[in-house]
Amino acid sequence: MIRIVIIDDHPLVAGGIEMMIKSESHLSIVAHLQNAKEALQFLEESCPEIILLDVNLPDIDGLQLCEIIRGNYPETKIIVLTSIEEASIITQFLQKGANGFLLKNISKEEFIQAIDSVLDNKTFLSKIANENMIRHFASVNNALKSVPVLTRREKEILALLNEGMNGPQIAEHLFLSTYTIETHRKNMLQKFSVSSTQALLKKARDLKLLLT
Amino acid sequence: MIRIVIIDDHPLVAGGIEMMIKSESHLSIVAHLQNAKEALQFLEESCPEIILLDVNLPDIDGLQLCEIIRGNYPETKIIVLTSIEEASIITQFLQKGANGFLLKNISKEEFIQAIDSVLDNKTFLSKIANENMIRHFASVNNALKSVPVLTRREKEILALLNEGMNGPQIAEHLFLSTYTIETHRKNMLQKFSVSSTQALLKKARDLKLLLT
DNA sequence: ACAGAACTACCTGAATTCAGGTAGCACCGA
DNA sequence: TCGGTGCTACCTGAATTCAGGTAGTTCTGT
Repeated sequence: MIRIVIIDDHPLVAGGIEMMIKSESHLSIVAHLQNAKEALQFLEESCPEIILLDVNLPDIDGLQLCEIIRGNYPETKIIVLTSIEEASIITQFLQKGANGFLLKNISKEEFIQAIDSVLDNKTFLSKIANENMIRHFASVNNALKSVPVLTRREKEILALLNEGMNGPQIAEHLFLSTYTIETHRKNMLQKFSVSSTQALLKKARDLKLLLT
Repeated sequence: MIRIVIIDDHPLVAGGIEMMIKSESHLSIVAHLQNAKEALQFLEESCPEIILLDVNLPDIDGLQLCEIIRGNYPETKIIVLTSIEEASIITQFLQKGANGFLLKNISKEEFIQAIDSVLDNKTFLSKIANENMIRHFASVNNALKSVPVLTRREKEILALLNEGMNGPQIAEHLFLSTYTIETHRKNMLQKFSVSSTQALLKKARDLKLLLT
């Protein structure tokens, strides 16, 4: 019996998965957790074979949770559930130890196949046959080649810029010199190889370094 | 018998809804359409009592489809399905004639209740009891009071700004004077009551006037 | 304990954006 | 046909951002 845990805050999705596997007697959903906290608590008690993990959780983001789970439970297979809009973060999840990547608009057959594959120690990726996905990859993958590593302060300032604040406002907000903000901003412009804050923010969004 | 049509490109969601209503003998899902084109074709043939409409469709956006359906089928009840992240566009959908608004993380009870309500000519909104939703509303609703009306040119320039282009680049791209771009930008800054392009873009995103 | 990274702050000149105008031309509906 | 709206273009001065530096202090990991 393959035990499956769903980590997703949308009961509809969980319902859909139940539908898909109800005719598969060797598969069983043992738990449905709505957020990362519940999920980690549950995993301390019981260790399933497969975890279906949503990218967007209400508390911490799926990427972090993926990393934590991979660290604590190296044997468990993690299949990431996502919408096509977020397909570009595949590589980041794979780096964090995800075993599979399923779009939420999959068929039952593909779903069962995904589970078989990861249990067989293969990495499963949703069919990227459809042109949307390919286009998405083509446009984002180049930019993805090297995701710049940002420091804590840089991330903080990036987020504030994204909130619509300008240099002086951020300086006041963080009790720092405007010069300092400028320095951080400049460093980020370099790291991202762009030449304007707007382009910086766009690229950061494309790379999923920003939520909004 | 209440006929329900689902317009959503995620079979998982459809599966979840099927789960929810399988014990309700008076409800029946007569079709599951994956995009707007299919949906409109189907509706020409058969007219259901209730349409469950996803906000994000692969072809045209849910808001437009909502308007079209409302125009062609004034009697059909439209319930919009959404994630919490997009909850801020409720008012826009209501303006386009939606009858209900359901978050995808609803319970079965709430779901049934929503259907009963809209059939009873009431507008149903998902419980906004949870604090996330309230916070979301508090922050966005003020800004939402008046969604600025943008002209075609303004939208075009807004989109290019969002792509990370700056004034001179846009001017070159559109074969216009930089002065002209500045004028349009300025007008938008006024319409949105902001004082920087970054704030403008943030606000536009908050108001769902931009996709990215 | 020491090196390297991160954080802070400063400077200058050039480019862009912001704020506040004015103004001509085309189009469309009343 | 006349008024309103949208699109275009221009001007000026102030503010902010960009590019390319230097440099001292604090954290952090080995």
